[in-house]
Amino acid sequence: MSERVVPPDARRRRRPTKQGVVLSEELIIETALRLIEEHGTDALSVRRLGHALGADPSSLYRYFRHTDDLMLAIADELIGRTLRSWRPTGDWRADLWDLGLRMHAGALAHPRAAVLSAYRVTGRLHEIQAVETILGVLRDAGFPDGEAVRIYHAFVDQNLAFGALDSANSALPRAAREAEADVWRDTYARLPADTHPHIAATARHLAHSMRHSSYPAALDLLLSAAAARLENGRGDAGAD
Amino acid sequence: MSERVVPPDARRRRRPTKQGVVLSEELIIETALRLIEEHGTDALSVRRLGHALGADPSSLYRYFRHTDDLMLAIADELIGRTLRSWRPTGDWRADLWDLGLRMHAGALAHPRAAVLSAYRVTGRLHEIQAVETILGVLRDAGFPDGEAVRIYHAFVDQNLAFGALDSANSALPRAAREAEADVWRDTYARLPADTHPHIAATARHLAHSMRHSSYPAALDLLLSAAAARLENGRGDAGAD
DNA sequence: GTTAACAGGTCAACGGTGTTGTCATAAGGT
DNA sequence: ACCTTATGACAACACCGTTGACCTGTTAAC
Repeated sequence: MSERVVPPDARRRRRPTKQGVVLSEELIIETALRLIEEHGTDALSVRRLGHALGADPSSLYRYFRHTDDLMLAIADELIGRTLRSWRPTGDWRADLWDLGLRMHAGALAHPRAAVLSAYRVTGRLHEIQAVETILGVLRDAGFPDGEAVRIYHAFVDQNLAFGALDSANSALPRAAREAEADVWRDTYARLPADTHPHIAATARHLAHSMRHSSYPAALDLLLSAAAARLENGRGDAGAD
Repeated sequence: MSERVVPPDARRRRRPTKQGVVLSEELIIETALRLIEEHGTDALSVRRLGHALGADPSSLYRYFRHTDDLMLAIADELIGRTLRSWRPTGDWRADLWDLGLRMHAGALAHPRAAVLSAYRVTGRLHEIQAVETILGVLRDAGFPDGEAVRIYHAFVDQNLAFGALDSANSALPRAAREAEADVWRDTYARLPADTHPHIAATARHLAHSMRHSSYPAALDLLLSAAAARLENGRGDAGAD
């Protein structure tokens, strides 16, 4: 057997499938993203993807070694899209707020890719662009190098971590997710005040707040703390 | 068919399996945790768990409706273990700092389980205890209800999210993790200053910072922003 | 043009997964 | 000692990712 996966630029023969589709890395990624968007996370399997493409599932292994590789390719594409949709204004805090929310939304739109890629450093094109861009925003804002890196690190990891968390949650089967909402309304909201005073006192707030992601709140806290440090000129406290 | 799952206290007949094991919810959870820790996340399947228990896989459905239910039970057990090791002092910021680090460490100590359970609401005993405790710390500190809930939510989710993120990373095969460190030293540190000025300027900081978790930094930022709001009396700004 | 090589699509199979309907049996209340 | 029924066992279903072998249309070279 010759090498199964051939790098994109080495591909010469564009042979159509039985159903007349000419495969390509791009087409596969596009179709995968469409599948996820239209029919949910669970709709993405090699077999379904093959079917949606009009090709035998095993054909995909001519383009990607494993499903993992496909996921990383999708993730990189997502980073690129998010970055392209973002227009910095020069106000560092507003720009990072906007970028954070955009990246988070992008992750939520493609949960499986988000979960898989959150804890990996790919070193691919779009990822490098993102690092350079975010570091630029922070350094231009006046953060000294060590502090800029520290805040960059916290910002990115917080974003990835929440992206994966909320994605994993949203990827739950519909029934399971509704059951979770019920837990807050039924179990927690009914705890008696004498045994659980704090929950009882805030039950209404809890039932409401827990329905949404806390990422915006967490991001706001992070940026506001960073702003405070910048104002206090405490930025260069450490050499990290 | 009678109801498949019977609540624990309604169980009367302790019938041993063919291999002589007497099943119970506790034994199943214990065995599942052991399986995850010893052989990795992928080792946990209904079939493997059944085998490890010395029982037919389908027997487990007498104790848990789905694998989901099993995951929730595992998650709750982990929460309980962490909470029991924590002693509050009355200083809300120090207490939450300590609790955050403990929970994060607990997640890292059981990486595979942490990844599985991070995004679930269990509604079980230990989780309820944790909610009540953390809300109590915040309300006693003087945060009004809406703000207490908002900060509770951000605190907990950030903790779970980073726990899962760092766990997933630490659970990578050794070779893969070293390869990631190399990306920062080789790929990023070698980008030319004219195309990637910000990365080039901070390469040394990056290579150092990216080797560690940014959770302590993120937690510190969160708590410091919360403290600022408490001081400014801005706590009741929103009704949530 | 003809031809020969081989990239790339297809097929069938392997071993895994969660889950369920049905059956058998031993435990425990009476 | 009996009868009910809880609960474990079995077999089957429909999926999953992945791979080795096969076949054929495309393409480059002549």
